[in-house]
Amino acid sequence: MAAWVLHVDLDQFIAAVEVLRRPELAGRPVVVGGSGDPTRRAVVATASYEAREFGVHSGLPLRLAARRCPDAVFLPADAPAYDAASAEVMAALREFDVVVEVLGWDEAFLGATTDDPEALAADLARAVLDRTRLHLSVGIGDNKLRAKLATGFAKPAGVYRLTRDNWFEVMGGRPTEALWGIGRRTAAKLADLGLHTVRELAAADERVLARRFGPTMGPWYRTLGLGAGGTEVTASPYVARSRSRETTFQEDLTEPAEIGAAVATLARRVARDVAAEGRPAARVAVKVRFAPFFTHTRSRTLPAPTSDPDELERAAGEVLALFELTRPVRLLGVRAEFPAP
DNA sequence: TCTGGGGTCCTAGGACCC
DNA sequence: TCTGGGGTCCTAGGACCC
Ligand SMILES: Nc1ccn([C@H]2C[C@H](O)[C@@H](COP(=O)(O)OP(=O)(O)OP(=O)(O)O)O2)c(=O)n1
Ligand SMILES: [Mg+2]
Ligand SMILES: [Mg+2]
Repeated sequence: MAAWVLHVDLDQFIAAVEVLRRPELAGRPVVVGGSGDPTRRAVVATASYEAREFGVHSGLPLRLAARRCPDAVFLPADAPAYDAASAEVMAALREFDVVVEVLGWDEAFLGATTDDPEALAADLARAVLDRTRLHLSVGIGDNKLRAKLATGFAKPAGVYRLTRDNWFEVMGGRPTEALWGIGRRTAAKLADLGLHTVRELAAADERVLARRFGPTMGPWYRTLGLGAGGTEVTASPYVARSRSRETTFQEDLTEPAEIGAAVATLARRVARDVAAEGRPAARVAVKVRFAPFFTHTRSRTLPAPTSDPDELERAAGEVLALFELTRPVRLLGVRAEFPAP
C-alpha cells in the first residue's frame, strides 16, 4: 500500500451552511459577508456558485456585488454557525483511518495509506455529506502542495489526482499565481524577471531568485514551480500565535475620545480570547487604518506576559498613544501575540 | 459604489551583546 | 582613515491565505 496526501475542501462553505438553514435559497445566488447589508462597508466572504456566475467572489466589496448581481440574497456572516459546521466535518473525517491536519474553517490535509485513494476520497465525501449535508471536493497528491492544488481541479464535488507524473502537463503552462503561496504581488515581480509560467519558474536560476527574494523565499518559489513540497501530515493540535479583533467603522472616527474608547473595547474582547487560550500574551499591537486607506501598526512587548484584561487594555491604550491621530480613522484593531514557543 | 476579519510567516534595520 | 563578526531581540511592514 502507498502513502498519499489528500486535501479536502468544502464547496462554497459558508454559503452552503446558510442554504442548509434556508432551503428556499437553494439554486439562488447567495452572497455572505459583513452584516448582510450591501450598502455598508464590507466585502464578500463567499458567494454561492450561482452568484459567482455574475463575477461575485470573496473579497469583492458588497456594494459592487449588489451591482453585479442585484437579485442575490445577501446574508450576514455568522461565524459561530460556521465553527460548528466545521467541527462536524472534521469529526466525520476523523472517523476514518487517516491522520487529519486541519487547515482552516473548511479544509484539511489527510495522510492516508491506501492503494485506492479515489475510493477513499469518495467514501470521505459520502460520510461528510451524510453527516452534515455539505459537499466537498478532494485533491489527491504525492505531497501537500499537489494535493492542495488538485482540489481546485476537483471542484465542485469531485476528485482529482495531481502527482509528479502529471504536474507539468497540468500546471506547467499556468501563471505562477496559480501556485499556493504566490499571489498577485510576487507573480508581478516574477514577471519582471521574465518568469510567467510555472514551467519557467521551475527552470529559473535559483541564485537570481535568491537575490530578488532572499535566501529563503527565492529558492522556495522554485520548488513551488517544481510542485515539490512536504508530505508530512500531523494531527498535533493547533496552537495560536496571536489573537486579534478589528473593526471598520461605517463612518470614520475623528474624536480622540471615541478612538480611545473603541480601542479599549477591542482590547477587552482580545483579552477574553487570550483568557480562552489559557496562555498569557507577551506583546500587544494596535492597527490604525486612516482615511482614505493607509494602514499602520504599532506594537510593544509587555514587561511581562499577561492575560489580565485591565493590563491588556492599558497596554493597547499606550500603544495607541504612539500614533499621531491626524487623519480620520476608518479601522482600529488590537492584536495580542503569545510568546514564541 | 472603494477596499472585512481572522490569521500565518518572512524581511530588514537598529539595538545590544559577546 | 578605517572602523570584525556574529547572534538575538525588537519593531514595522509586506505578502499571502481562508
Ligand atoms: N477572502 C476570504 C476567503 C474565504 N473566506 C471564508 C468563507 C469561505 O466560505 C471559507 C472557505 O474559503 P474557500 O476559499 O474554501 O472558499 P469556499 O469554500 O467558499 O468556496 P470553494 O468551493 O471555492 O472552496 O472561508 C473568507 O471569509 N474570506
Ligand atoms: Mg472551500
Ligand atoms: Mg478552503
